[in-house]
Amino acid sequence: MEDMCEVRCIHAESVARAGEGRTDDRVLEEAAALLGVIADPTRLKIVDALRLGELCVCDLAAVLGMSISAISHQLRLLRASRLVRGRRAGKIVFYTLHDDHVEKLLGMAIDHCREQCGI
Amino acid sequence: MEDMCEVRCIHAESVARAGEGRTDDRVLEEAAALLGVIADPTRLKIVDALRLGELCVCDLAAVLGMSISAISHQLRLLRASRLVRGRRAGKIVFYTLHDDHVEKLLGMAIDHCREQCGI
DNA sequence: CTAATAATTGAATACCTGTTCAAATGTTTG
DNA sequence: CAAACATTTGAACAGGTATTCAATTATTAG
Repeated sequence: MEDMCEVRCIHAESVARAGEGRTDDRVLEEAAALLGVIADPTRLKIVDALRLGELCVCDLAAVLGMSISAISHQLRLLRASRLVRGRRAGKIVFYTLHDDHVEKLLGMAIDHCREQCGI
Repeated sequence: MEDMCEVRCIHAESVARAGEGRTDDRVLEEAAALLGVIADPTRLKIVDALRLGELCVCDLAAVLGMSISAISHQLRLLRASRLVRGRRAGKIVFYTLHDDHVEKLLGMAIDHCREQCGI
């Protein structure tokens, strides 16, 4: 924090413009937190698996080849951010994507990868 | 990895469907890495600041109120993921958003926050 | 060339996060 | 009620990450 930009190279009007037009910090921090939730291989695989329909925790563990506990922990985060929702049917909890935002985010990330990273 | 789902509660056809339709793991891992790059308050603020036009490192430090070093470190990650690009003009390097993917991702994240998190 | 400036880089530290393991909730069935 | 099952939860450990500080590179001006 010591080597903050003193009044040297600053382009005053650009900085002023960026300063005025900038999104509220709280919104950006919330958005970053949301993106952080899907920015994880396991959680993204969960989202990807749920694209085709609902699955229970046990199913997801089978599809991803991971422990039920690990999946459940991640589902909790996805649920808290309203990216997935669970409906209980007896002992079993079925998960689905909460809305189409999630799928779109996934799609855009994949698009960018294909175009820029060449995968 | 011990408590993996044995053949108990599994819904065979759903699992099979999810198994076939799933996106390649490498793509998802790459996408997660990309999302991870913008899933950070500082980097998201940088992206947000650059929406309105190019800024040099020093300008960004001023807008965000952070050290030049910290900004430069984050710009390196953004550059590596092709989310921003820099053009050198003498001693100064001006940064811009690489394409409109970034802005769209930011917009979608904010939308989701406004709708679901009520900000 | 030397001095000055803008930016980058490397190492160190402190903080956050994902998985595992063990224990605890619900929920149904006998 | 007791037993079995699907899921959730808490604590702990390992691995990753953002910022700082110091040093270095790149570029211009004198």
